[in-house]
Amino acid sequence: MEGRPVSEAVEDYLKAIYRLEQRGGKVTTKALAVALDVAAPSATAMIKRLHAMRLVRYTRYHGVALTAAGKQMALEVIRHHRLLELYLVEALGLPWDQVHEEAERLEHVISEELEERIAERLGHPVADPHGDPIPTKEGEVEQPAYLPLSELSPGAAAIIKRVLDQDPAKLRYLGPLGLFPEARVTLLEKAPF
Amino acid sequence: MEGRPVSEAVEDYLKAIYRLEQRGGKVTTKALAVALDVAAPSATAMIKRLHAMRLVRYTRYHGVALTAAGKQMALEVIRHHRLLELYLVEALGLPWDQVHEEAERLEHVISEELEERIAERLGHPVADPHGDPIPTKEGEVEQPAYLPLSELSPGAAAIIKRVLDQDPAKLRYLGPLGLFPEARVTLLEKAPF
DNA sequence: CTTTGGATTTAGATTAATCTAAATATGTTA
DNA sequence: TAACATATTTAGATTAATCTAAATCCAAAG
Repeated sequence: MEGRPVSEAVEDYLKAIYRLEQRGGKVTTKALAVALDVAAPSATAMIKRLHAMRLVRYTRYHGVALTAAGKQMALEVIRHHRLLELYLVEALGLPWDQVHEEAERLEHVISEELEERIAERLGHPVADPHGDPIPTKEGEVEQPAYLPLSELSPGAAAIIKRVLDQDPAKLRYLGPLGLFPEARVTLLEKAPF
Repeated sequence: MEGRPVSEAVEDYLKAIYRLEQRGGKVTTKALAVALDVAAPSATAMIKRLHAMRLVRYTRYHGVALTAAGKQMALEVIRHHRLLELYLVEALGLPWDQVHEEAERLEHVISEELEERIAERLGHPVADPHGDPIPTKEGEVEQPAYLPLSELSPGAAAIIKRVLDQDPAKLRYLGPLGLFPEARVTLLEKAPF
């Protein structure tokens, strides 16, 4: 049951597969390659390595799916990522559009001990600064189904729960407009962006 | 004058060379190999890469020395390391015998922005939890010459300024004895360990 | 001045992760 | 059902970092 150490590249692939699985059907080689910004043959090669490590199920030409072990690892890294994002905002005052990038590197190197201290300091939070749920140490994530803002009818009031985009430029645009988690909004009219 | 990004291995070698330079004469391939726990030919290979990058001066069979650029990079990483050690102790309450290991990984991945926030939170400190001086952003380090405890005469009083060892087991032994930086001690008698 | 033991380098191989170019499979469309 | 466009895989190369075994250098001792 012990997960021996795994490279950062492997962790990044597992994370990407997890995300693609969340967003619907099968995870293709192409989708993975695009998500990670690598050439398709690189993705194929890594998929084979992941398969050899029993972290994904794989049938040639038909995409991949995380095994229980693979999912466990993906969630561990995502937990690191989201705890770090929140910590960097709360404890160190980094701007919310920068924490994703920073957490992207830190997530691979923090010890379980440090992870625990950070979670403690934050009071064992359930969501990061973008509203994304933080998996528990045991690998449980609540996946609440929120309504996209585009589904809201004009005049309706709502509380923003989640901002899916991670692009710093977009976040710097949304923040000052008051569009961040827990903010109360009322839809006046629809605009394209 | 811009230092394009460099691998973690390169940073580790630069750090080790810096340390060996501090402790006296020439830095040999063997000393480097021992310090980094790699085989001698690995050190030779890396030395050549560092030389090609103009980070060290090198003449075959006669050791290496950091160039100004190499020293700059070494100090940057050491600054990260020592700020992180202090931050982990002060802000997150990690035990002082564990912070070295943790900082060893984090030092390579924090941004300049995060480094700055950490330094700010700590009030721009000049020494880490072991009493080692923290280089400034500009690469200046004060290198005060302290007296080793072994030079102290029995009956003399002193303030501990620095604990050179990083081994967790030894630190766990010294801490409870009151042997840490800024502690006031009086030498009663000499014992071997 | 020669020998010799330890340090250093060269030679050659390995592994992870990537790439481009070429071959092959899949599935949709005519 | 045959052809085609696109996805996928194979083939082969590259780079960084490492290793072991073998060759070579150097400096110290006789």
